[in-house]
Amino acid sequence: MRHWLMKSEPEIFSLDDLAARPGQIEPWDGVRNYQARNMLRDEMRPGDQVFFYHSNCTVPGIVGIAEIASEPRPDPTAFDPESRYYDPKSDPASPRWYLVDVRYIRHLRRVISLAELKTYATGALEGLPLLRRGNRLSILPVTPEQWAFIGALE
DNA sequence: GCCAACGTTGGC
DNA sequence: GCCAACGTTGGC
Repeated sequence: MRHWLMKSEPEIFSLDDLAARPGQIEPWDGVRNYQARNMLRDEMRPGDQVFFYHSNCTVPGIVGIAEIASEPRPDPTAFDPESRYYDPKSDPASPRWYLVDVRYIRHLRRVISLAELKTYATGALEGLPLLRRGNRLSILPVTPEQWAFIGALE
């Protein structure tokens, strides 16, 4: 089982939104970055644990736990001209973009902010991709050690 | 709103 | 294949 961090802008789709979905599951569509796509398609498996991260908001940080709830599959929004994620260059016979279902597990008792995580940037969380300069990937790997450390901060 | 970082596009 | 222009992300 692997561990991940997935970003979402709470104004667009928050952890509360996920918790309110039928079955508390949401297809994680719209990933349009090849690095993120590769991790999603090639490495994500059902049962993988996810830190749910709120970005582009007042207090960016980890707000909860989710899990991967499906095998990767082609992202149908890439084929939908009405979708904001439509990609005319994605061929249904050879899909370019993938998604997984994400299932809500729980909120953290408190937000573990980016600012707090940064205080460990040269210590226990050295190398955490979230803390790398200029990182903009919406899906990031977390090692078991990093997962345990961050979990213990709660 | 600003701006750094970085991915993508497209002319050549 | 190079690289300038442009678009997006996301912290601040």
